[in-house]
Amino acid sequence: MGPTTRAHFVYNRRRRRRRGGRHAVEEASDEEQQQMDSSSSSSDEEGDQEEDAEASGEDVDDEEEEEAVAAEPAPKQPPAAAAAGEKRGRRKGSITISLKKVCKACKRTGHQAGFKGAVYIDCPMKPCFLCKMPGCHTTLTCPHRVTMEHGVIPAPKRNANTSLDYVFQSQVKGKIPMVKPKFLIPNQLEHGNIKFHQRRVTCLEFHPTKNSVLLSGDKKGLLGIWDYVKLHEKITYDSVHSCILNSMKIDTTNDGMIYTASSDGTISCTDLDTGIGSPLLNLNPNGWNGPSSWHMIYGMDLNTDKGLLLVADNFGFLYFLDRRSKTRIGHPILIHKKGSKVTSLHCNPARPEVLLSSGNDHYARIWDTRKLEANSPLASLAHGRVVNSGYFSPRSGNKILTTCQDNRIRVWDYILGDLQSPSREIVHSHDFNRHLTPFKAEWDPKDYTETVAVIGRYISENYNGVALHPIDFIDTSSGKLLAEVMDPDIITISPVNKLHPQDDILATGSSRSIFIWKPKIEDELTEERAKHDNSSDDDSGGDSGGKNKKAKKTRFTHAVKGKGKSKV
DNA sequence: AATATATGGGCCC
DNA sequence: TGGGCCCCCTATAT
Repeated sequence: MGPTTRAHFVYNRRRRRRRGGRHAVEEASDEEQQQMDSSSSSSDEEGDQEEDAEASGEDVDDEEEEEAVAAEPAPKQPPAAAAAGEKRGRRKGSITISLKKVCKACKRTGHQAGFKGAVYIDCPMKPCFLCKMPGCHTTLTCPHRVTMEHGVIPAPKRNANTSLDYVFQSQVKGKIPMVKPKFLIPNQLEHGNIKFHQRRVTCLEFHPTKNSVLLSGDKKGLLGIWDYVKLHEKITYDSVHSCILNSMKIDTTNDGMIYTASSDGTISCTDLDTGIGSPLLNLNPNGWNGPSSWHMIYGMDLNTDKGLLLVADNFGFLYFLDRRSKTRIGHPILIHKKGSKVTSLHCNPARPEVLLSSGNDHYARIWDTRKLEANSPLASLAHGRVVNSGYFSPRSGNKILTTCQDNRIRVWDYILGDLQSPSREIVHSHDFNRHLTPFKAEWDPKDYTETVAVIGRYISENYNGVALHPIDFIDTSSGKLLAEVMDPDIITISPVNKLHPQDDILATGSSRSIFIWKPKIEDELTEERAKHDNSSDDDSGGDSGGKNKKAKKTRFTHAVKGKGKSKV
């Protein structure tokens, strides 16, 4: 066993381009070689040269030696792969070859990206997967991870403190305890693996008046209604939408009706008891005419003052709907770059006429909906990449929290202050991945200090030999991680999370499953509460690494216990 | 147990 | 401004 390993794989087009024709030719049959030769282009050869130039002498020797040995047995071509290759036209040259293992991220030899046990080893040729900064570190050694032994720390506050900031901070910070006590964080799985969705969960909402009812939507457009106290009460409606259910809102004047927005281009108003719905808006009245004209609706919010439903599409336009007359009001207004998706809308809870929109054009924008025109935002908040979501703080509406695909959560502390740059950028792993519902950091609606936010984490952590993707509770005033919530029963990434408006309950959507979390069981809780009461200012200081470690271990022990109970 | 594949956004030409 | 291609810690059906 040397450093070289034999890897069998179907030879695909990308690899051909990357690695050039040389390796393939050695093992290809005559017929295949002809195909290969005719399809290889000058760029292929360039790729080959580049690789040769970069490989160390030793590597090249190894590789050639290995291939010479590997070439002896006749290469077998799986018939299925060959057939698939034929179908794909340009990919017809599907053959199986053997060569040295290659990094799946950069296709170079000498290292390998991927899981080693429960720890993921990054490709050293790529920028850090966490902070995205170029430089000679990977996720494992990223300063945004190592310092506090998790993936979250505050970026330096960029704007200088203005006097306004100072006054504001002293007013807020002086009077109220800053963070949610740990014993109130829902970190124990109450119900797991509720799988009535057939595709990944895309949105969750607690019913505002029926306390234990959770509403859920999925990628196929299925609407789920589940009472997690009366466990058996699960209802699904599959006729409301035909594809991704992106957003839900319960009517404040009639809590039996739900508004839903979908990538099928419609807004539906559905009776929760019967599942009977009526379309409030259909942006694709002429059906499918190709992707360039297909409307999808992602952002939606309700202006409760005016009875207005605000809706935005994937072409950058905002629409107003009158809730009662079910008609459109005025003309659509361009609020983000033409042709780009508006990802979320949020009306300010204190001033409902103030709207926050987030978009694929790398901006979040604040608007006054009373005098709305294109190019007239009150403010444009620049981001590094696509903005997944933007929310005003739940009570005062004075803060803004955005989630951006550049792996940063941004916080603006005061919307009437300087909005040029965020008050804080918090590095946090929540990468975009086409197969996942986009991550959205959301405020805890019960936290009257407007500090705590929840968001799922993309990168995994090694918990006792198991790679798990936690759900993070973040102190947005410092970037500090308040809690990381995980359970060995949840092995998939949890991008969708919703905190209950009144109770200390967290709902999680992870792949097709829904989970309900509660704080620790009663006896532990009282113990912790007593501890908390005795040591008052525990939260102001920074946790040491050792402390964090200990906490992590404790949590995992609980999780293991949970597993034992629920499984087998 | 390997593997095909769905599919959004960035980026490059 | 549009098409083609690439992609990185996925999840699941086969």
